[in-house]
Amino acid sequence: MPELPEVETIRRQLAPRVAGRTIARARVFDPLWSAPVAPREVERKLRGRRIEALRRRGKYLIADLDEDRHLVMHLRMTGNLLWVAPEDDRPERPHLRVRLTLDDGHRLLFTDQRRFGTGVVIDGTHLLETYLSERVGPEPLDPAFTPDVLARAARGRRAPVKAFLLDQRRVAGVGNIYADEALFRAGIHPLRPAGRLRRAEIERLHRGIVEALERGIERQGASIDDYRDSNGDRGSMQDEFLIHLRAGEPCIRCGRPVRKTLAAGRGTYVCSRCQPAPRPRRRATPA
DNA sequence: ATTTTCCCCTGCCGGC
DNA sequence: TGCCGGCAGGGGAAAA
Repeated sequence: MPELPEVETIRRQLAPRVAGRTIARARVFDPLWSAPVAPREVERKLRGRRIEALRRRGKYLIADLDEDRHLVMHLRMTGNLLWVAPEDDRPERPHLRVRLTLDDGHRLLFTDQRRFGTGVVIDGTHLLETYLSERVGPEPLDPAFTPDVLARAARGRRAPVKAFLLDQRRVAGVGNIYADEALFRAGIHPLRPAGRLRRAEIERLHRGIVEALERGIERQGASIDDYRDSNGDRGSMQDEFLIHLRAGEPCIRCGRPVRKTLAAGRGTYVCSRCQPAPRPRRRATPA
């Protein structure tokens, strides 16, 4: 699933290619992608606009257009954003949802098997910032993301730390894969209440988040199933998972078998020795 | 206000 | 072999 490292990989590949290009044609084939806005309206708003920059915020990809217009895209589960050369005359990709044809003949193809991916056109910097600030919190790879920031975000939270990490308003860009990896790196059990982590644990978690994400970017993302970069190539992070998807295998740190459990409603991989389970604290203890 | 549950959607997988 | 229920999961809405 595209999380921060996957989206960042795509952004880095595409940013220099699209900067300064104009959208010559726009086609939205799937109304679900732009819902509730009609595809024709989105096409009209994109056609003729010049792409000034391609940015990322959490898992969102943002194309800044001229006239203070912004195209905000989310790949969700199975979305891909492919870069196709003008001379590439292979048949259209399966599950094609959107096609942007640039003035140099290149095409940007948004494909999405599961159809969860979205795109929204937002006019004006202020509305864009509102849209984003309602959805995403601090950028974990920004220098401003310090252990103190993480500690403040976690303060008072009773939710399991895994649910906390998956909440995009707490920390931006962390999904199921990198949450597992970060928690294992930090030696913290996913069901520990976020607000009850000690300072030392917050610092380990901070480091775990940053290092897991950075490694993911270095490896061009994780391609378990559908994820491909903008060239259609797989990442290699899936070959370096420390804990994710390793159920039954020995923990790389202690040798105990990795267990798969459920946390925050998501499949979660954990080493019961390296990530000690929280002591269940009761509110009312029946005799 | 925060946390939990349900739902969107499609392909895959195990069971019968 | 083939059908089918169950599952996966990001995020948003609704419910608790």
